[in-house]
Amino acid sequence: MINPQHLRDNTEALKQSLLTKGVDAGEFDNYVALDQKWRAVTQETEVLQQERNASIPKGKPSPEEQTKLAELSKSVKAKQAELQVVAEELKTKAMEIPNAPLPDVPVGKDESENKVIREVGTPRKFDFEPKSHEVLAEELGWLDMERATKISGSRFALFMGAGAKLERVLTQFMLDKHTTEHGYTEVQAAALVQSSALEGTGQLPKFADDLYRMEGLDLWLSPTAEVQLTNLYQGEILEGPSLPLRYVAHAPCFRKEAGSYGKDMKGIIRNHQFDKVELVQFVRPEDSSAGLEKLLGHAEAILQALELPYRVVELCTGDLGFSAAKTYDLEVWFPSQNAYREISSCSNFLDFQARRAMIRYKEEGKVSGYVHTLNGSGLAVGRTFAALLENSQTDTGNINHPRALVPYLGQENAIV
RNA sequence: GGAGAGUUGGCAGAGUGGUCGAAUGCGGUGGUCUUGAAAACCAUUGAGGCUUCACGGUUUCCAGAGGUUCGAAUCCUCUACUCUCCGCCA
Repeated sequence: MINPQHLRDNTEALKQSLLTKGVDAGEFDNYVALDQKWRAVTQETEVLQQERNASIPKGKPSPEEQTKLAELSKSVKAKQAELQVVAEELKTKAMEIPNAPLPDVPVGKDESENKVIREVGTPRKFDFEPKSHEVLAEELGWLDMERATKISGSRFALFMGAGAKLERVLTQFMLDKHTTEHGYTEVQAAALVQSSALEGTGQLPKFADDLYRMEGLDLWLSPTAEVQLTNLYQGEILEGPSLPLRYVAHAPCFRKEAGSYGKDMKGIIRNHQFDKVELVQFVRPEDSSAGLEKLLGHAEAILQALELPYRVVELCTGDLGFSAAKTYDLEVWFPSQNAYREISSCSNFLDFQARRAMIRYKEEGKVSGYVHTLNGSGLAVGRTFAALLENSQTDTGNINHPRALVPYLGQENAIV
C-alpha cells in the first residue's frame, strides 16, 4: 500500500512515478479525491463523537439526559455509517494502486526496455545441434510429459527416475547453500493460503484470475512461497536488533498462466505447478537497497555453483510487478532457444507489503515504523533443471552434472 | 465428526452494562543507591487514524463481524483460533 502521508505531501511526484508504471491518471486522481473525502468525513465524525462523549455524565443519566444522548447517538451513528462506506471505498482503491518504482529504476514501457546489468559466464559453443531440455529429458526417461497430461492435463510435469532425483537434489542443494552459507532459516510451509495473506503480498485483490482457489473456501494454492514467508510476521512488531530476518522455503507454486496460451507449451518452462526455492528478508528501511544487492548475490551464487551462464537484468518501470519498487531478474542461458530466460526475480518492495501485512519493527521499545521486505527466487527448480540439461548435454544425449552436485548425486552419477 | 472451556496491553492475569484504554504482577525504559553489577526503591511504559511547523488536541481499538442499549471488554448471534475429553485417521 502506498504511504498515505506520502500521497498527500507529494501527490504530483507520486502520480508521475506511477504513470511510468502504467497506472491510469484518472484512476490515480480518483484515489486522491477519495482520500480527501475520507479525511473530511473522518473529521465530521470525530466532532460528533466528541460532542457525544462530552455529554455523557458520570453514573446513570437522568431521563432528560437520556433523551439528549439518544439524539446525539443517533447523529453519530448516521455519520459513522457514512464514514464506513467511504472508508471501504478508499481501502478498495488503495489496495489496487501498485507500488511506485524507486527513482533509479530505468523508465520504460515494457520488457523490451529492461536494462542488462551484466553477463556472467559464457554460453557454451556446441559442435553439434543442442537439444531442448524436453527432448533430452524425454529421451533419458527423466520426464514423461504425455502421461503427465493424462493425470493432470496440460502444463504439468511428471519427473521420473533419475530426473525425479535430480529435481529433488537441486532443491536440497539450494536449501543447503542458503541455510549454511547465506544465513537463511529454512521454513516448510503449507501450500494453501488465505486471502489475507495474498492481500499482504499484493497478489490479491487484483490478480485473482492467476490463482487457483479451493471451491467454497477462503483457501488458495500459493503462487509463490513469497506469500507464506512474507506473511510469517503479518500483524507483528519485530525487534529492530533482530533484523535482518532471512527465510528460505522450498514450496510448490501454482499458477493458472491465464493469457499465456501457446507460450512455452513444450517442456517445463511454464507449468501450472512448479517447485521454487524462495528467499525472503525483513530488513530495516535503511538497509533494503543494500539488502537487495546481497539477496541478488545469493541467488546468483546458485547459478555460479551450477556453472550456468546467466545475465542480470534490471526491470524498467513498465515491467515491474505490482508490489515491487525495484527488481532484478536473473536470466539463464538456454542453448536450444539461443536466448536467456528468466529463472529468478529479486525485488525490493520497500514498505509496500509491510504496510499491507502490518509488519512493523521497534527500536528500544518504541515502534519505529514498517519494515522493508525483499524477496527473490533462489531459484525456480524446474527451470534450473531444464537449464542444467540443456547446458550440460553431450553429443550422445547424456548430461554432465556440475561438480557442486557430486555430494548429492554420488561420484559415479556426476558424469552420466 | 461429537461434547465442553477459553480468546483482555510485550507476557501473565483481574475486570459485577455507565466512574475502563482497562487493576495487579512480570518484563521494558529512565533515575536513585553502588567502585561496578545485582538487589531494593522511585518514575515511566499499548497501538492506529485525523489534526498541528511544533507543544498539543481529538478519536478509535479488549480475537473478527454483526446485534441489543441512551451507554458494551461486560448481554445476544455468527465466524476464526486455542485448550480438554471422545471418535476417526497418515
